[in-house]
Amino acid sequence: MTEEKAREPQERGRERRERILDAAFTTFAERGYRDTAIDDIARGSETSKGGVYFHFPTKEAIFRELMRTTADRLDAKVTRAVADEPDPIAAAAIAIRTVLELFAGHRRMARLLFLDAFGAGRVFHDEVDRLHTRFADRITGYLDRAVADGVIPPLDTRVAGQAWFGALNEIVARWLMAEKPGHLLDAYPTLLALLLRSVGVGEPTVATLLAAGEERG
Amino acid sequence: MTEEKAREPQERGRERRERILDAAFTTFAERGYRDTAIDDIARGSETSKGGVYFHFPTKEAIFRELMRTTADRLDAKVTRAVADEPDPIAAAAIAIRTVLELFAGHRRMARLLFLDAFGAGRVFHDEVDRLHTRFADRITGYLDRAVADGVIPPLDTRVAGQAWFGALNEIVARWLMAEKPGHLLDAYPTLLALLLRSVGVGEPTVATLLAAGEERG
Amino acid sequence: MTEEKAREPQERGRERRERILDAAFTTFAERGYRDTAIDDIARGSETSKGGVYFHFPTKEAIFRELMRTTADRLDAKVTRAVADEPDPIAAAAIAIRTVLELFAGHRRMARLLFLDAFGAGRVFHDEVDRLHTRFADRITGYLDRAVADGVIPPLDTRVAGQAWFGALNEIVARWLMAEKPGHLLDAYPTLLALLLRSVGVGEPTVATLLAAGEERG
Amino acid sequence: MTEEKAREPQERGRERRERILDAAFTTFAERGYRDTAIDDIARGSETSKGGVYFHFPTKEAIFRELMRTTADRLDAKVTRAVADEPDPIAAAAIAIRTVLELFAGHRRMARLLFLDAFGAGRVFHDEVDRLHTRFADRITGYLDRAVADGVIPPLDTRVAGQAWFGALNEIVARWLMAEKPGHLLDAYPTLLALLLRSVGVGEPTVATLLAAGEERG
DNA sequence: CATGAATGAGTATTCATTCAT
DNA sequence: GATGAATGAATACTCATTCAT
Repeated sequence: MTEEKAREPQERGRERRERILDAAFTTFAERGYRDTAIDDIARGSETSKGGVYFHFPTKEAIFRELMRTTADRLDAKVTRAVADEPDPIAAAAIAIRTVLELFAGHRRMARLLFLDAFGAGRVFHDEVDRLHTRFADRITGYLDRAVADGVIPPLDTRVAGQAWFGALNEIVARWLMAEKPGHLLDAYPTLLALLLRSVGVGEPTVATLLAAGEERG
Repeated sequence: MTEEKAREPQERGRERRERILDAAFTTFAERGYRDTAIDDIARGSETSKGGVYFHFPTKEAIFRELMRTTADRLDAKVTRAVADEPDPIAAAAIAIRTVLELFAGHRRMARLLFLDAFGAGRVFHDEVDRLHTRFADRITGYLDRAVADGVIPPLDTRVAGQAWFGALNEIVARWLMAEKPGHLLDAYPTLLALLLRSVGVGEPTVATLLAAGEERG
Repeated sequence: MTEEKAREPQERGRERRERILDAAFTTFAERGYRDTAIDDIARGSETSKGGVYFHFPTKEAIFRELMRTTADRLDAKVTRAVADEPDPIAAAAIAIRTVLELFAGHRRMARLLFLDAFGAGRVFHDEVDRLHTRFADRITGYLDRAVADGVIPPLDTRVAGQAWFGALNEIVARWLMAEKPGHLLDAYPTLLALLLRSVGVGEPTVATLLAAGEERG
Repeated sequence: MTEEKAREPQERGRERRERILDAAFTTFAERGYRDTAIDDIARGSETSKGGVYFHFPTKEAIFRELMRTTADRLDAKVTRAVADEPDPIAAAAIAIRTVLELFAGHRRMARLLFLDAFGAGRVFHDEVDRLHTRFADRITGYLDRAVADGVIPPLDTRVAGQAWFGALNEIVARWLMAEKPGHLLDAYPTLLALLLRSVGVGEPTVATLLAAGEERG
C-alpha cells in the first residue's frame, strides 16, 4: 500500500491488470473457462470482483485477451528463434522444434491454448480459429518460400500448412491428455521427418535437419 | 397420433427415444453441449422435460450416447469401405477419402464429433480422448501393416498415426469454421499425397492412388 | 400367475393391496416418507406405478392408512394384554410394558410411528396427533378409573395421561436414535416406578408391580 | 432507504442477515422446512434469492443456525432464571416453568423447536437428537445433584431426565397441535407435581414449590 | 478507484399423478 | 385390472454483472 502510493497511479493500474491476467491464466488453465468464476480470479489477483470489472468488461474479454497475448508470446518466440535462418525449410524445422520446446516447458500454456477450450464454447471457437489460422498461415508462408526457392516441388501450400499444423497440434494434444506423458520432444524427429517428406524434401536434407536438431537439443 | 395407434407400444417408445436423440444431436451441433438446455431437447423432440428424463438419466448420458453411436457409425462406414482392400496403404487412402466424403455430406455430424466436444466441459476430455485415440490407432494399424509388408520403411507408427489423424482433423475443422466453406473433398488429393509421402510411399504409388480416388469421386 | 387365476379376483386384489402396504411400510420405515418414491413401493410390491394408483389414490393415503393400521395393531395388542386385568394401575403397567416389548421386537414399527415423521411434514402432524391423543386418552382412562377406585388421589388425568405418554414416547425415541441401543426393556423398571409414583401410587404397590413385571419378563 | 444510508455498511449487512433469519424462522415455523422454498425466504426478507445465498451457503445452514440459536436463547433464559437457586429441585421447577412461560409467549419458537424439525428430513435427525439430549441431560444434572444432596432417593437419573423431558415435550406438543389451545401454563401445577413425585420428592416440598410458582405467575 | 452486497436469469433433476393402450 | 410412458410443476443452487458507498 505505502509503496504503491509512491508509484504513478497509471502504473499501479497496469500492474493490477497484469495480476488479474496472471490469475486468470492460472485458473483457466487449471479448471477451464466455465469452471472459473470471476471470484476465483479476483481472489487470485488479490482484488475484488469489482476490481476485475474495472479492468475488464466481461469474463469473455479476459479470456480472449489471454488467448491472444499467449499466442503473441508464442509467435514472438518463434519469430526470434527463426530470425537468422534464411532457408525456409530449416526455418520451419526450427519453428516446430521451438513450439514443442516451449510447450514441453510450459504445460500450462499448452493447456490454455489447446484444451481449455472445453467449457468455453462459442467464445473459444472464434479464438481458436484465429490461432490455428495464424500458425497454419505462417507455415504456409515458409512452404511458399520453399516452393519459390525451388527447394520443394509446387503444391497446395494452404492445405499443407493446415495439415502440418494439425499434425503438430494433435501430437501436443495427445501429450497433454496422456496420463503419464513422456518427453514431448521425443516425438520431434519422427514428426519433423514426416512433415518434411510430406512436402517432398529430399532425404539428405531431412537427415541434415534432424542432425541439426540433435545438436541444438 | 393416428399412425401411432397402429404401432406396437414398444416401438413407439423406441421412436420417441430416437426423436430425442435426433433433437439432441441437432441442438448440440448447433449450440454446443453447454448451451443446450434439456428444455430445448424436449421442445425439439416434441416431448416434455420429464419425457426426456424417462429415456435418459442425465444430459451427459445423451451426449455420450450420441458421441459413441456417431463414432460407431463413422467407424462402420469406413470399415465397410475398406473391407475388400488388401493393400494397407490403399486402405488408408480409402479410409481418409471416406471420412472426408462423409463429413462433406454431414456437416452436422462433423460439428458434433470435432467441435462440439469443446464446450462440454472437463467431463468429456476422456470421451474426446478415446475418440481421437481410436481413429489414430486405426491409422497406426494400417501403417504397421504397411511396414510389415515392406511397402514403407520402418518408422514410429504411433506418432505417424497421430500426425495423420491430426492433419485430417485440422482440415475438417478449418472447413467447419470457414465462413464460406468450399468443397471439403477439394483438399483430398493434396492431403493424401502429403500423408503418403510423409511415410515414404513412392511417387508412383502416390500417383496411382490419387488416380484411383479421382475415378471413385 | 396360474395359481392366482384360480382365486377369486377380489381376493387377488386384496392380496396385492396388502403387498403394496407391506412394501410401503418397509420403505417408509427405512428411508422415510419423503425419500420414498411411488416407484420404490411399486418395485417392492412387484407391481407397477399404475398398479399402486389403482389401489390407493395418493401417496399420502398409503401413509395414512399405514399409520392407522399400525396403531390399530398396537392398540389391539395392548387391549388383549390388559383384558383380564381389573386393577387399572396394574393394567397401565401392563400396557406400558407391552408397548416397550412390542417396539423392542419391531424396531421398524417404532421407526414408522415415531420417527418417520421426518420428511412427512404436515401429513404426519395430523396422523401423529391422532396417535398421541389416542394413547394418551387411553392412559387417562386408566387413571380416571384408578381415581374413581380411590387407588390414587384425584388429579388432572388428562395432563397426566399426556405426561405419561410423553415420557414413554421419549424413552422409545431416544432408544431409536441411539447409535448402539441397549435393551429397551432395561428402562422399564425405572420408567414404571417414575410414572406410578408421579400419580401417587404407594411404594408397596410400586414394588408389587415391578415384581410382577420381573416375573413376566 | 433513507435511514439505511446513515448506517455503517457492515451493520446493514448484519441487518439483512437478520432479516433473512427472521423470515426463515417465520416461514419454517408456518410451513415447515421442506415446504419452505428459498424464494419464500427471499420474498419474506425483501431480498433476492441471490441475496439469501450471499449470506448463507445452503438452506440447511439457515435451518441449523436457526435451531441452534433458538435453542441457545432458550437455554440462556433458563440458565438465567435458575441462576440464584441453590436447591436443585427448586431449580428444576423453575426451569420447567420458564420453558412453559417462554413457549406460551412464543408459540412460533415452540413450533420450530418441537414440531418443525419434523419435515426436515433425515439430515436433521441428529440436530433434533442433540437438542433433546441437551435438555434431557440438563434435567439429569439437576436430579443427580438432588440425589447427591440426599433430597431424593437414588434412581436412574438418565432415564428420569428423558422421561421428564418427554413429559414436558408432550404437553407442549399437544398444546401446539390443539385447535383451540388453552393456556399452556394451566398444565404447570399438575405437571410439576407429577414430575416431582415421580422422583420421590415429598409432598410438603411439592406443595411449597407449587405455591412458589403461584406467587411468581 | 475499490469493494462486496445484491440481483435474477438460468439449469438439471425429481416425482406424484394421469391415462392411452 | 395392469402397465409404463408421459407430463410439468417444483426447487436448490450458481454466477456474470451491476452499483451504492
